[in-house]
Amino acid sequence: MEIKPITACCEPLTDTALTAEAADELAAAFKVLADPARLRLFSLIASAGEGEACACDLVEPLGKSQPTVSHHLSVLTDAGLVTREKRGRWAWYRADASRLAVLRDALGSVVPLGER
Amino acid sequence: MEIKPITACCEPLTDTALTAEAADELAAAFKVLADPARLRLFSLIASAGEGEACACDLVEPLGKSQPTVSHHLSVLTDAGLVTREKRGRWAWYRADASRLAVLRDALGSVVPLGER
DNA sequence: TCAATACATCGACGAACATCGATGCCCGAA
DNA sequence: TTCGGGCATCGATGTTCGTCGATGTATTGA
Repeated sequence: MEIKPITACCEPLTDTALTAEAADELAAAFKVLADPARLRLFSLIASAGEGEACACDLVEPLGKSQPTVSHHLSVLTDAGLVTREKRGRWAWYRADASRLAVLRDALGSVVPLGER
Repeated sequence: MEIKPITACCEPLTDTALTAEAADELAAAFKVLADPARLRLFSLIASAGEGEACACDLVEPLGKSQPTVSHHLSVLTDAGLVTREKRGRWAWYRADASRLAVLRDALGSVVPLGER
């Protein structure tokens, strides 16, 4: 699938027109989040106690097969949204909220209350 | 394509685990942004002078065919990210930044500087 | 009434992707 | 060393979706 790590690539959407290259990069980042299974996986990992979650505890709550869960975890890892650490037989995942901040910034600065 | 308007659907990703339904809705919202052509269109409209842009001025800078541009504008409109107003022969589009704010909120609250 | 322009819709094609069974690899226990 | 469990990878399949030529629908000007 060839996935690049999410990195700051552009000004906020509402400020200036995106270049073709910046749009490609930003779209690829949003594509990682554009799947219900990946969103649930990320939220499960991010909200887990101890700050980390075992892959073995993610298959059942997702209701998908083990290969499918593993695939989505790889996508999240390649994007840098989570990090993988193998300990013994198990794989432990941690969320990296700073990657989300990059996307937050791309969505624009704070919107005045009057416009919301 | 059946696209629903973007609406607030869930707590920030990093706070609690998403339900299957909330994940479906949020993923659908991100899917709208997960395309380079739509990102460029939105940024072109949002950063246009007068706060609005004519569809006739969006085809050439995008480098895509007129049907393709029209298709993407429809997706953005269905999602509520832009609004369409037909005046004479022309269609004028305005960006609605408040829909972006919904997604910003879903990406979590402010991240402490130490974690960025 | 006719021609031209702006834009949406239709139909079709190809590429990207989510999904899962089967399989391979690695580690720990016996 | 062997066995079993956890997890990644492979290969195949069905679906979704971006793209564009052709066509339809308004609206304007002559």
